Amino acid sequence: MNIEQTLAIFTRGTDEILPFQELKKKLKKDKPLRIKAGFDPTTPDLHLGHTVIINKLKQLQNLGHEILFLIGDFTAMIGDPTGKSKTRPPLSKKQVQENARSYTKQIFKILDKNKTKVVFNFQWMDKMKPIEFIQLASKQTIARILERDDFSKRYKSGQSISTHEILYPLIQGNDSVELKSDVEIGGTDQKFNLLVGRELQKQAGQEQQVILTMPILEGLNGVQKMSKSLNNYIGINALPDEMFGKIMSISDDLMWHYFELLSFQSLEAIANLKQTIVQGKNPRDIKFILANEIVTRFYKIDIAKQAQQNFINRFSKNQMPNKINEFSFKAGIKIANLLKDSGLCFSTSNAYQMIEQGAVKINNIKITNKNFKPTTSKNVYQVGKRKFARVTIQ
RNA sequence: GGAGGGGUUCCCGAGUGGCUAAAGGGAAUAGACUGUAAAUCUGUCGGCUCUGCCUUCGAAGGUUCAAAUCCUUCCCUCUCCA
Repeated sequence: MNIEQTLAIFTRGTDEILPFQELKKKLKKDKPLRIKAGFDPTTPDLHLGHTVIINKLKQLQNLGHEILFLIGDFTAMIGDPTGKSKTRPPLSKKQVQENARSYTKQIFKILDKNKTKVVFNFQWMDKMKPIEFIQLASKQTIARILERDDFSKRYKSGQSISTHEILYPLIQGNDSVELKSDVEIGGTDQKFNLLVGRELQKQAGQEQQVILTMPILEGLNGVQKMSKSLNNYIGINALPDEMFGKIMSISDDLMWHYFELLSFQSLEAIANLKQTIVQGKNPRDIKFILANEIVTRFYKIDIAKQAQQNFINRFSKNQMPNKINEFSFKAGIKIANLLKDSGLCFSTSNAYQMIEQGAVKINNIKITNKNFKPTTSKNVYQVGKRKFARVTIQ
C-alpha cells in the first residue's frame, strides 16, 4: 500500500487532520505510529457515537499501527467540561472502575484484542506529586483556557466553572506526553484538548502528535449529538432487535451521515446507494442495508438477518413480536396496576391516560373502558405499537 | 470581607399571595398519516385505592382563611467591589 492509499484511509470521514503535512512526514518513516484515543468511563455503556472513533482506530489498526486505547479512569473522576453547559458531578472511584471494566469488554467487539494496548491514566496521574501537578498547571494560562467557546459562554452567561475543570485539558494533554503518542483521535469537540497535547509534548521536547478529529454523530432525532443523557443513543450492548429498530427509525436524511460515519463500505458504494434512491428505490430498503451492517458488527450476520425479519414481521406485517415478557398477577388486579406492574406504562395515571387514548389492546382488541376487569386467563396486553406483555391472571 | 442577582415539575424557562399540578419550548409518550420512516397534525405529559384524593416550586421554620409567591435561618451558585 502506498502512502497515498494510506492517507486516504486516515482521511476518510475525518473533520480535520492537523497538521496534515506532519502526518505525511510521520508516515514516511515507515514505522507503526502510536495512535491514542481516550474515553472517560463516565457511563457504563458505549454507544454508536463512540464507535465513530473506535471504527477509525480499527481501520488504522488494520494498517498495522499501534493503538493505545486510553481509559480515562482518572479524568472521569474530574469530568470533562467539553461542550458542557454545566459542571459535571465527579464520579466515585468505584463507579469509574465498573464502567472501565465494561468498556474494555465493549471495545473488543470492534478492535482486535491482541493488537490493542489498553492504558489507564490513573496509573501515572495517581503517582504525580502536588509539586509536579502545579508545574503542569503552570503550563497553561487562564486567558488561553477562556478562549474556549464552552468556557467563555459559561463565563459570560454567569454559569459556574470550577477550578478542576480548567485542569482537565492539561491532564488529557499530559497523557499524550506519557504515552508519546504520534496521533491522537477525538471528536471535533475535543480539538482544544488535543491541541493542548501537542503543546505539552513540545515543551517536553517530544515529537508533537498529529491531531485527527472526527465529526460528532447525531443522535436518533438528528439534532443534538448522540448521548446517553439525551436518550437518543444506540448502545453497543443494545439487543439486536432494538439496535435494528432504532436504526430504522432515523430519518432518511440522517441515514447518510450514519453511513459515512459508521459504515465500512467504500464511499463509492455509498454514493451508488444514494443513486438508487434517486432512481426511485425505497429508502427503507437502503436503511435495511445499514442496519444489517451495524448489527452484524456487534453480533453475527444470522442474527442481523433475524432482526430484519423480526422487524418486517412486527411492523410491516403488524405481527406480535416472538419474545414477550411474561407476568402473572392475582385475580382482582385493576387494569391500571396491571399495565404499570408489567412495565407497559410508567404509572397508573399514565395507564388510565393510555386507555383513554385508545392505546391499550388485549389480544389485539382495543379497550377503552378504564374500569375494565382483566379476565382470568393468559392474554397478551399491548400499549402502543411496541410494548407487549403476556399476562396470566390467577 | 462588602454590595447585588439567582435556585421552579426530565431539561430550558414563565410565574411575586387565591383563578396554579403551575404559561411557553424541548424531550418523552399515544393517536392519525406512513416505509414503525422523517416531517406534520392532535392528545397526554407528578402520584394514587382515579368522576375523587394526596404530594411538588433549593432546605427547615414562620406569617396568613389561603404561599412557588411574604418573613427568618441555612445550603448552593453568579456578578461587581476589596
